[in-house]
Amino acid sequence: MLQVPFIKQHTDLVKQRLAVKNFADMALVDAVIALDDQRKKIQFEFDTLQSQVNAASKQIGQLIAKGQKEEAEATKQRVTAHKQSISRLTEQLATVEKELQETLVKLPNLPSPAVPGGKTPEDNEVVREGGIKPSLPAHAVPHWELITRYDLVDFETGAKITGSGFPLYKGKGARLQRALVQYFLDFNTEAGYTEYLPPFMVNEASAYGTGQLPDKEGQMYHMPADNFYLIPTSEVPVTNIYRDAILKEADLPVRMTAYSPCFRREAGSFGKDVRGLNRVHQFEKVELVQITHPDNSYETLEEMVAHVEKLVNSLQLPYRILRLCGGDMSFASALTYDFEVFSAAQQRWLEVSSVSNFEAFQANRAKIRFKDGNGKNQLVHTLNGSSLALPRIVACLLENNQSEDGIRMPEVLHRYFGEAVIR
RNA sequence: GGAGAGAUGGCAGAGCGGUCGAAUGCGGCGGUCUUGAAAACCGUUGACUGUCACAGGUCCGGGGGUUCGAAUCCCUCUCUCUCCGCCA
Repeated sequence: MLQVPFIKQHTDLVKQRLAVKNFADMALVDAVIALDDQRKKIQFEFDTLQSQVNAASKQIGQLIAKGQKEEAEATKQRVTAHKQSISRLTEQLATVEKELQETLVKLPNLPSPAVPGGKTPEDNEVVREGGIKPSLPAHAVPHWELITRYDLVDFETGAKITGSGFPLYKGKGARLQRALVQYFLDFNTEAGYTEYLPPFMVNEASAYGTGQLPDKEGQMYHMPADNFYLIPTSEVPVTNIYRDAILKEADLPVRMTAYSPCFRREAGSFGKDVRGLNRVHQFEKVELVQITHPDNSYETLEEMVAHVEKLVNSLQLPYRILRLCGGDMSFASALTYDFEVFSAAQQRWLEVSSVSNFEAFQANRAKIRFKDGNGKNQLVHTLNGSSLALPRIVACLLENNQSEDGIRMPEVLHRYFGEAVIR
């Protein structure tokens, strides 16, 4: 959520930056300013009246204490007359505040100056590539065939138990999930991140805090009996650890990592995009979240990118890092780097991580602050990134490492997976 | 699931419907003392909104109500604790 004072002071800049995100509805920016002015006006009227009522009420108390009953009664009458105006103003205020809030949450975060212009994924900037694309054996096949050959995932039974897009991992397929999660968590904690295992369902306030609500309601699974949402990423519960909190400056940065299954409804896709493990409704992911001082969030972003890059490298997968263009960025992000690994058998890049700086956008909504040197409360900056999402990593590991005598596993996984080759 | 108790500032913990944004203790910050530190003593210490700055307004788990006036009374929801039941 953008900050109203900033919008008021830098209206042109805000519009100019929003244009980079291809945001069309600039009237909303002006609407925010108008609504806030209106809010202030009503608030002032309300405050003035209320202050009169407060003073009169205090007086009544004193009059009664002195036994001046009649004067007290007279004052009561006077105050009662104000009550109607006050309740009218209260109503107006609530309406305007609600409208302001609803308008404000429709404005996406401003992209940082580093964000390239553009509308589609083709306009994303390749920052760098790494790893070596393998030369596959002649009869190489995509992962969905390897999965069947080695009996790693049973999609049909998953569909029978729940529905399509809910994979049932089996045998070495299941073991590989556990090995990757374990490896990623170890890799992150060794780098100084604190491990969390959060609840997999969140309440409405948490979903709102990280911006899943109100606009992305349809993308989450909802449990109406308790009004809980299945988390689409552990970013949601983990960032909410500090919702409504005021940190000490010395506590920053806060570095957290968490494993969780992720649940996404993602309706409306089809074809090869959703074949096999390319897109599923439930998947495993290890996430990184950092809460930083506003002065160093961009250094932190680079550090997180470097960290994830090291992880991808250790898996010996060919990858590239993209700086997302304005049109492809998420609503809340100020700058995002995507990691894609190359799926050799499908001959396409698959997104496995997205590392973003949200600056104060998320912190403003979730009210995450710290007390600075002058004793003033300031919003923190929040960042997050996947490290990593499992299904597509698995797809690439299987496809890129296939050979006549099985699928070779990268060395870092041997001790977690228990063996070097899937046969 | 049943019965009872409770939710107050960073923490602990008072609080008769008016003088309570809230006693007190701890912690934090500043100072005196000290070569330095500790102890002791003195002072200071919630958030939001608003203003150039004052003033003013709101907040005692959330929401609603009674009243001229609510931390205090009523309703409701959530959470915590104790006991019982069930259970991995």
